[in-house]
Amino acid sequence: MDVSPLLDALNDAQREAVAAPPGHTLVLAGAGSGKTRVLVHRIAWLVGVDRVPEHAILAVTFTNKAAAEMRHRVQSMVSDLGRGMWVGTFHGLAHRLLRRHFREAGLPETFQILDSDDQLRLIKRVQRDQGLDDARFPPRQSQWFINHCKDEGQRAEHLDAYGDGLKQVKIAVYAEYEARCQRSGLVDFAELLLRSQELLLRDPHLLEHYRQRFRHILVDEFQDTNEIQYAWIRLLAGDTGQVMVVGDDDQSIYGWRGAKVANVGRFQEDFPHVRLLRLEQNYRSTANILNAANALIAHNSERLGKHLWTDGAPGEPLTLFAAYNEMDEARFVVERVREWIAQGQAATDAAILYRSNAQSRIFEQQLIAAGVPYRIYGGQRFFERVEIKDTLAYLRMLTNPDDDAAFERAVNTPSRGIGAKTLAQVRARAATDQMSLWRAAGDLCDGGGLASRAAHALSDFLQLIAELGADLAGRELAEKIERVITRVELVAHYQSEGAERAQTRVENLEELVRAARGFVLQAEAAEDDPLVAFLANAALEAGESQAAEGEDCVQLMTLHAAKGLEFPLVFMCGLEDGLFPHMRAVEEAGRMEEERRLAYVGITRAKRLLYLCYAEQRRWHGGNTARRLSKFVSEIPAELIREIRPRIQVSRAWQSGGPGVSPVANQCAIKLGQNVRHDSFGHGVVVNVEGAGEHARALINFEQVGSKWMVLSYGNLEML
DNA sequence: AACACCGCGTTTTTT
DNA sequence: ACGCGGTGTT
Repeated sequence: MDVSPLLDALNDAQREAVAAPPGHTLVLAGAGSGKTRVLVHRIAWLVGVDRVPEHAILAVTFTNKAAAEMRHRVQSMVSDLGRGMWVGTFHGLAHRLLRRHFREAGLPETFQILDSDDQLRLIKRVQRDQGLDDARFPPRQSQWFINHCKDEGQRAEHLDAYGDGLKQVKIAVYAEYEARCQRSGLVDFAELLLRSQELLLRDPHLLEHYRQRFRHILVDEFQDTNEIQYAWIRLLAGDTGQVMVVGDDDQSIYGWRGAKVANVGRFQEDFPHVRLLRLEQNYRSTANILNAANALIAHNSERLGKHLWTDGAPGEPLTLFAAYNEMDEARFVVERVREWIAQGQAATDAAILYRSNAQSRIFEQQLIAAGVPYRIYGGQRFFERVEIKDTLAYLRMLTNPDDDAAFERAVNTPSRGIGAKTLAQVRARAATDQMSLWRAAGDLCDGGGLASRAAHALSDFLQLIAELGADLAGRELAEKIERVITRVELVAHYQSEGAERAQTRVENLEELVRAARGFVLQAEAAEDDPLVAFLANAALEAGESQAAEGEDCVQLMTLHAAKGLEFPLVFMCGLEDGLFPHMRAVEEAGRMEEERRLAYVGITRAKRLLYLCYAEQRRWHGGNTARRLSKFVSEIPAELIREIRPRIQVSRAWQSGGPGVSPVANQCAIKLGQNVRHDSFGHGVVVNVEGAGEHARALINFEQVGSKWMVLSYGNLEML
């Protein structure tokens, strides 16, 4: 059996995983150890060697991107397209179950998915109606509470406040929110999982059906599973399903949103006879980079234990750059990127990583100034843009008029004279009669009780929706969207916001129509209404922000967003105590190890060259604050690091623990990193200081003319 | 309905 | 410092 060509290109550990005998398997796969490869080959093995029918395989990932990649790679390996095989995200698969069995799940056929934005609006609405003060009961906290409860598998009725008044309020909000979702046929992200779990629990026949069907369950990034996802896998597996989970406890960085690394250990207890395999050979990074990562992560105590190794070359040492301030840091990084590109390397092979999104701006500025193409990940997503959501709200109304979230958005966008007062009446009626806003509005129009102007405006809206419904029936998906945009006069509406803004909005609307035209129903969803499927897809797959794909550009993203990716050249920036590890993580117990894992993830992204950067001074929350090098850097053996400070030789402030100001600089009341302006040389940064009193001189790095020594008592420098 | 002002938060983010 | 969201004013 092991002569299968499937195993040829694999190492021993990988082979063992791919050709694992029947039973449960836990694969601890270190960074860059060929994790995805193993999963894909395993599926191919099951189908090709073990003769498992494709429909008996369920493969789960976390992100759409990972699911798409897996689908793609499986298709290229398994002769025929992965037909009947379920490959998707937890949410996508749960959604599929609910669509198939909407009746048993207690949902309307046209139920829609509530994204977090809509969810927050709805919660705000609920809280306001319950007379809660937003300041005392922040809606965001309620949202977090509700999602957290659902992630833990708990319904409002299961919860007990134990006399905690605040919790009592949250539970009440949860209950009312859920009631409204149910009335409107809306399902939020966490609900997808919880509801589909309940569906299976409540319907033994259905559960048995799926247990019989999915004999093989594979889970990627298992360390990121939360309580409900874990329970979901367990439930589906039952006693018959064979589960292979692949994960790396050292790369668990989503504890703050409910992921439980403990699930990795639990898996071994909850499932019988788990075969534990380790993938420890790294094929990605040079030995130096890998050793740095190993040394760093060794500082964590809660580990299952794993030691990555490579038989590759040591490669270059890591480079540590101490910048004066964040501007200097950005300049340095951009300069290195330019050199990289000048050497004929691809820009896309370089990544600038940072802890928080706020850091991206300065890099963006410098990249623009240097004319280097770049792409920032993690901006606003396509389907979350206002114009898209406005348009989709109408389509949602047409699909399911009881969708209150859609009603609230569409009813006065563009403004058509339906003000707060009128809406309050509609909401009140809906509340008393326990009906949707749509039906309450209808009743109000029919039954009078509204001021005539309001009644007109409202009935115009109701009529608009009715007419649109009639007009769109039977048309193609893309045409429906086009007609909504025209009929509702959305373009004119956005025009009032200013020409430039309107221009992008219109372009996005065109993109939306294009997306609809190119929308292909998944085979499994063929029986669904294309519009319903399109709307669900829009929520589940919110889409990347800037789809400028194909262009060769530097990649900018947070460390979190970098997980799963690799780059020949990596810059980890802002390695300063308080920023990374983040202040908030230092305060909360258990978070420090997660921060360290995040650093580990960052380091292991690099294939060949890794730069560690920090600024001794940084503009942060207003003031200019002195920074100290991140303790994570000191956890990397010094012999792996080459430190460069090209323009300054002062005491190493971070080592003595003091602020990033040289003693010399201190005496003359001019700080390194100080921004200055000179009448003829323009703007610059103080880079070094010598002497004292009248003889004190400073090396200034001017933006326009480069570095110059200036005697402070002569040079007419303006401190900025 | 548009604009101004005030207060607050300010890590990470998928689905 | 800054931007956002929510509230109050015209």
